[in-house]
Amino acid sequence: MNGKIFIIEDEPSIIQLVQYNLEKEGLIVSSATNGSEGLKELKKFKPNLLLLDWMLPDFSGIEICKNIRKDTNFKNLPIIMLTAKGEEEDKIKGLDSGVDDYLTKPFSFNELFARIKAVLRRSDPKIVSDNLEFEDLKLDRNEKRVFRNEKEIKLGPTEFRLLEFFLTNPKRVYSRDQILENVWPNNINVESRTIDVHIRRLRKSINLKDQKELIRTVRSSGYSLV
Amino acid sequence: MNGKIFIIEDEPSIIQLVQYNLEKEGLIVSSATNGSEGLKELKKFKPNLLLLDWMLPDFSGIEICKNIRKDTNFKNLPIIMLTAKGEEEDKIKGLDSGVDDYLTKPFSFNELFARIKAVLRRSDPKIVSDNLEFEDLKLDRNEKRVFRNEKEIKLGPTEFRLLEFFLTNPKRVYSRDQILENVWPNNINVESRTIDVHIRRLRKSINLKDQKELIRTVRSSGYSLV
DNA sequence: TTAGTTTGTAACATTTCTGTAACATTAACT
DNA sequence: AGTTAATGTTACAGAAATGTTACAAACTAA
Repeated sequence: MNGKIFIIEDEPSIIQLVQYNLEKEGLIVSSATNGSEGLKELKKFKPNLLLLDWMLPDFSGIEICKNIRKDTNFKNLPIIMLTAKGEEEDKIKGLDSGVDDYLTKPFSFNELFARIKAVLRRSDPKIVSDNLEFEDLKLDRNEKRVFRNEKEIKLGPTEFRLLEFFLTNPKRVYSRDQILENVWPNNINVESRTIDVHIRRLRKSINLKDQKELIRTVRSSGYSLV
Repeated sequence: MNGKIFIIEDEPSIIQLVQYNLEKEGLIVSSATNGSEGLKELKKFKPNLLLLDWMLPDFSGIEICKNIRKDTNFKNLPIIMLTAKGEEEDKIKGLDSGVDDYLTKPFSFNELFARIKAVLRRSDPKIVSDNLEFEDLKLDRNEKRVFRNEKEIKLGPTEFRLLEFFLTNPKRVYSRDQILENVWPNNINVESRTIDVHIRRLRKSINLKDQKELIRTVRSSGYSLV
């Protein structure tokens, strides 16, 4: 996931938490602890999304919102509002203040991140890549497509899931049992050798001529990517 | 090993013991002595794994479990249940309460730690750093690879397990019997001299030209690293 | 329905690994 | 030095794991 997030929030501990986790997800993050500074920085930073505290020392969230929406460059900037519990929740909810979503504190990062993804998916789907990549392999979960070196590769459903599984942890070696558990629907029983055949099919498909072998066999252990 | 563990348990002595030892292993630990406080703290702390006592002053383990599984952010939080012996063991075992593993008191720390690692290995392999190192030797358990001086070395399955075993306690001398017990699958019978041959093979592989011999023969006792 | 995919398995081919025996060398002790 | 026990080394046959292919049954889309 890529993109830029700006945070206006007066509690440094929240900024820290959120920033740390968002950056771990690959996002670029900048922040301000009050409204006026925030507005200035924001326009320089040009984020793809804004996290905005409802109660700031100088302005209220609504005022900031209005200000932002006036600027044609930011008319469509997605905003997620952060509110403390009891802070006139219903009122905020009811208001059509031009906010895309809101979240009451305390919240977990995962909760927040899910909202961010949801909002971005609507406004700017390219940023939320549900895609897995590894070397010159690309797998698009939304469209169920796979590319090697920009060239599309056609896979059967099982080969797709198999590759998807390997891509969640490239390089890691998985035993046949682990592969079975994770790639096949639950409670289904297939021979363990069946996996070998699917590996073979997957190999055949993704190893276009003269390209590096991508699936490693680890004798007596299983398979892994590269 | 890194990661965060949360403990909900009403006996402070157990918390103390477990916390002390887990922190020695590099984990971050937090705890609570009752269910309601525990649930609150847990959601702030966001652990990678929960140790949960079966009998708490306010709620039962199952109730806590259910509560946790309802929260989408913690739906997949691995849980290890702690039960006193006789506490309806069978019932607990039989229950599909969404617990990943359970352990009856009294337990040794090593027992607990082994379970924790096993559970985490499934849910979040990156946390359980599985790499062994000694001098210029590196062994990556996840990827099943061995390096000497950054250069990859190819080993057969038995040589890999053999080296893995030596690396868990470098410098220590192991008798052939001990090696047999730990490196070969149970209930298998091989000549003790077979080990010598595998040692030879391992030596041949890891001693690239002009490098220091890494496996020491201790006449009439066994072998060790360096 | 039909034609075309996909899937699991069995059968056979190939590769790699393993245990053992046989012989060579080394270390320890007299 | 000579003797003995322990370990090093090598080669090889059988075992085990994996690769490959073909095919029938199950499934899909038109």
